[in-house]
Amino acid sequence: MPARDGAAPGPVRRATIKDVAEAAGVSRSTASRALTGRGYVGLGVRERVQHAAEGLGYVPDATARHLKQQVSRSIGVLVSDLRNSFYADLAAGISQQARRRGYTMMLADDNGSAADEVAAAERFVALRVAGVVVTPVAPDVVAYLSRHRVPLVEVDRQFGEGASDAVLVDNKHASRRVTEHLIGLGHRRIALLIDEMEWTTGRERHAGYEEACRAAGLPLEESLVVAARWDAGAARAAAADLLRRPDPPTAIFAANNLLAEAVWRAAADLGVRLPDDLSLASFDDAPWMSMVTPQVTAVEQDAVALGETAVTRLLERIEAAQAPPRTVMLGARVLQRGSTGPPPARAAVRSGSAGAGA
Amino acid sequence: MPARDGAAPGPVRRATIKDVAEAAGVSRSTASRALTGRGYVGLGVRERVQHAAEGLGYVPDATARHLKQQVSRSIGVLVSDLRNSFYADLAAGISQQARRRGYTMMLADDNGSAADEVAAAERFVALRVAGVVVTPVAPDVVAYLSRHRVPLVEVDRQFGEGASDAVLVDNKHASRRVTEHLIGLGHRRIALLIDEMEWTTGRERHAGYEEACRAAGLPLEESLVVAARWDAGAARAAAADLLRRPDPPTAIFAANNLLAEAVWRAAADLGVRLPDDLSLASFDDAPWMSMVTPQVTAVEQDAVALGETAVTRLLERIEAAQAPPRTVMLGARVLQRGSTGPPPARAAVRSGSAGAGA
DNA sequence: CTGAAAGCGCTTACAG
DNA sequence: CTGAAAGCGCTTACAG
Repeated sequence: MPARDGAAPGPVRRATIKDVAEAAGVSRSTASRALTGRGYVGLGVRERVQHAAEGLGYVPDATARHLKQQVSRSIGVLVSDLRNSFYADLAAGISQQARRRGYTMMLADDNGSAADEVAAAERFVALRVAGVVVTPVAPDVVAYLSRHRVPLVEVDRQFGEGASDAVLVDNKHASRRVTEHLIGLGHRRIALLIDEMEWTTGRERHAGYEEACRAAGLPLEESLVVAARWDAGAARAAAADLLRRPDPPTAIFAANNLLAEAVWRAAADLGVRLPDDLSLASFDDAPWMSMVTPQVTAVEQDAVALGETAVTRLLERIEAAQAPPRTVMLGARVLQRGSTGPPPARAAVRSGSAGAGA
Repeated sequence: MPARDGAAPGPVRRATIKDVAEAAGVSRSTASRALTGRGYVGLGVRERVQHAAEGLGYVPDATARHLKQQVSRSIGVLVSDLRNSFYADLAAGISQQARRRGYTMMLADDNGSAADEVAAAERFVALRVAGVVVTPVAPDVVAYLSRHRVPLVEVDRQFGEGASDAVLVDNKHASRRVTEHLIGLGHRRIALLIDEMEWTTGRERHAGYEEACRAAGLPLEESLVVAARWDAGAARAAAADLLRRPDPPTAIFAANNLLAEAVWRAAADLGVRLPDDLSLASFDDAPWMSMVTPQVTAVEQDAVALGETAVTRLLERIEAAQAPPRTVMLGARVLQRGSTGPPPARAAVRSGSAGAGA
């Protein structure tokens, strides 16, 4: 119930506990005790104070309280790109869980820049957040926050291995299962289009892919693994290059939703039909993948759960600062959909297909 | 440059300005002046203090500073659903612009609940944010924040008409243009699938639709305007009902991206082909709309720009608390794509098409 | 059961 | 040019 509807315009100055105390005819100490519920206070008094507070539209200053108590009820969150549905879902999960636990979320979007990331972390330290959840783009942010003794949880990928908490997806296993699915369909030339292979995500996804290939006795052809970094245009060009080769792969495993989009568009540009000419599988499901025809086979990560778990872990860490770091690994389901099917009968034949594309 | 890499583990207690002052051999006042740059300080002294601060990994406590200065450098942001790309893009724009202007963003997701929204606003007031940007779901939050004299900008829709600032899209005009586009293609039975018509968004989009119909001399058939609220399942059912009528519309204008998705899926369920059997246009473009075949004709809102503009407006408001409220109206482009085409030759004929659907 | 006093970390007139 | 003092709004032992 948001205070009373003041008929007259409220005071220009915001009401403080001093105002409440005076209105109720008690000391600030007593007013504080009445309002917070800690410490004794006479029966009538409590009500009198609460009434006065309501009448004044008093909202305690959380910053002043935190300054005195030296504990904060906000957490800092640092993601790479809110416009990507993965990070947006992650932020949604974090926000929900934080609210449930009584915390406020400060959110910064670092555009994938390591410098912006550290700058945002500094701001979080200045604001004395209780802890930080981050999808790091470089080790710097982890080092910085650790040095400042800020409770920290890395999500999705990890740079502080063994030194900080993390909530990750079982990348290697999910990646292996997707590759096995493709092999099971009969593919023997499977390309992996990936952003990079230094981060834990890239490393593990690549490892899962290789494991599956090796287990099936497929040769590991270097040219089938393409690292396209983070530029959408470059990724699309890389996908097109792959498809225009004299010996194109019959399947492409795209290591994230952006790369899958790049392959999808490149295939459309070149008139390559899914799944007849090419099978496509994606790590990370995105809304469009179940809207298109055929739908795209994908690893469903449940980014919302990832975010919720990260907050839970962070609050545990805040409670027990000395406990050894822990990495929580979440499973992921492979959603088999229409974009993956058996390879073309005579794969080698499909060569110079439709238009040359842009 | 994030402090030095301390070889020994840092102190358990965070360094304060007192520590810095002692290390530099000056008073706290002088240390403060040296660090903030306000007020005189001797030449050698400034360097000595800065050096000491760096050595201690000193990060000023922003909450303490704000308590003293009574001004805050954070803004509160309240959106309805981060998982919807519209709100995610909006938040991305707000976050970027806030960072550029030196502000931190506190973000809350209210799940479309008016109660959650007010609760989050209370938290923002407690944290003494400099201002709030909100996509309101009910008038309550606007009333609450106004009563507490918190600078406020409403985005996308507006409840505090004439009383608070707003950044809106020109809903009526864009809606009219989309409808005209459909009429131009030859459609005469155009349905409007909308969430509700009490908010400014719904009201204006509906008005634009009616204006275009009226101008073209089309009868305003009540049964062609369907308000489906916010449940995805219900929206899909409503869309299916529309399509299964004995006298189905030849075009549907969906008033947001979720409703467009509902129509898209319902059409697929029923084997209704776009644009041959049905034309579909959407208010608000979403990533999937340019991935599917045919692509979906949509009003492109540029949610990122909406967010950036809202922050700019909010900071202006903070500067000039007394200035009269202003509403900024942003244009929107109609992206004509493949989902809209001429109506079927003999519309009435297409009746009991494929499967009955769920 | 209540109030005076101290103090969280900072900044800012004001003496000197 | 510098430092002692006051104060932002709150909470919390501690006397009484």
